[in-house]
Amino acid sequence: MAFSLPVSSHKTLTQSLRKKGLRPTKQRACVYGLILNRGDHPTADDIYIRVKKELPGTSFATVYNCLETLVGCGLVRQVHMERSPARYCSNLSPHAHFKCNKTGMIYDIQIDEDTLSRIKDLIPAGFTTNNIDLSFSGTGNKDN
Amino acid sequence: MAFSLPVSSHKTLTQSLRKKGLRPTKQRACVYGLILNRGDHPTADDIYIRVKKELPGTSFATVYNCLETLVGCGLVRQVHMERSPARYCSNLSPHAHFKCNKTGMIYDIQIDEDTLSRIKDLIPAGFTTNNIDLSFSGTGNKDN
DNA sequence: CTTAAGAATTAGAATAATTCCATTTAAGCT
DNA sequence: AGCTTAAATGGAATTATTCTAATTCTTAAG
Repeated sequence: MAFSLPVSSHKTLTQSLRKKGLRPTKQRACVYGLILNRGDHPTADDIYIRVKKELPGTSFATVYNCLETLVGCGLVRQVHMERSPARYCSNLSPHAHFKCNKTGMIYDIQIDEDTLSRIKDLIPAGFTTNNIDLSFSGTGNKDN
Repeated sequence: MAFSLPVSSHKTLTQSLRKKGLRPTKQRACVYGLILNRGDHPTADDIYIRVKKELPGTSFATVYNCLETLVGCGLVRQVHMERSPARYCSNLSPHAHFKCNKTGMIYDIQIDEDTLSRIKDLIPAGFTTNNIDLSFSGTGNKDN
């Protein structure tokens, strides 16, 4: 029942959920697997379409619930590009996003330790952050 | 007819608009003035309420139109914090935003030249950006 | 100063993404 | 297996924003 989700990832999922007293359900596993497998940045809508193929009875609300849960467990990150629908990504290392305005594609951009700590240094004393959001938009070179 | 908008700012507005073949209207001046005057980060909703006091007949659509125009002219910046309503700010220098999750307040954080160029260096060769968005969320020290 | 032409504003309907709600189903003990 | 509670479901509701068609300005020309 792990769908496209490898056993090791399923274990990670279960443990993370249990830590918060939450239950591993097939919908959660499925949603997680569908984000983990692809390197793209699907929207809730994209995920809904994909989930339906594996678990036809799944509702939209469930997809949103699962995503919220996964984000809450830190297994998945929510990516915001201006006011467009939220996207989800399983890359948990510190990274920024670049959105190409021509193709709509979103690329991950790794942030090296050094730059990351500089960015963190911007935060004034006494402020504590649990969330850094860095994104760019413009055009890539692959799409002329 | 400049409302709370100083003459010099009104001139700036008019010139910026003319450059794009757009007309300076009282609604545009009013919206601009209401963002320029305060150091806060009002939403379209906030601005609508304020505009109504000076120009009671103004519609919501107009507020959105004016904001879009001002952003297009580069006189005002749109700030996105996760999925909450867009906010507007007249600080045009490179800066990040910090949102306090307790109070909902948004603070400007200046980005020094050095850090800014490091951030720009993250962008892979061949990609060109016209937009950098950096935001933090967490808690400030003034609200315990 | 008057007028024509196009731009901007208006009110309200429409849309899109997301959240809420009441009911049903399923997980995880005992 | 049965109980308890969390999670899933379908559909309605909400929220921010955009669209539309009609009206009213702004500006440039006469």
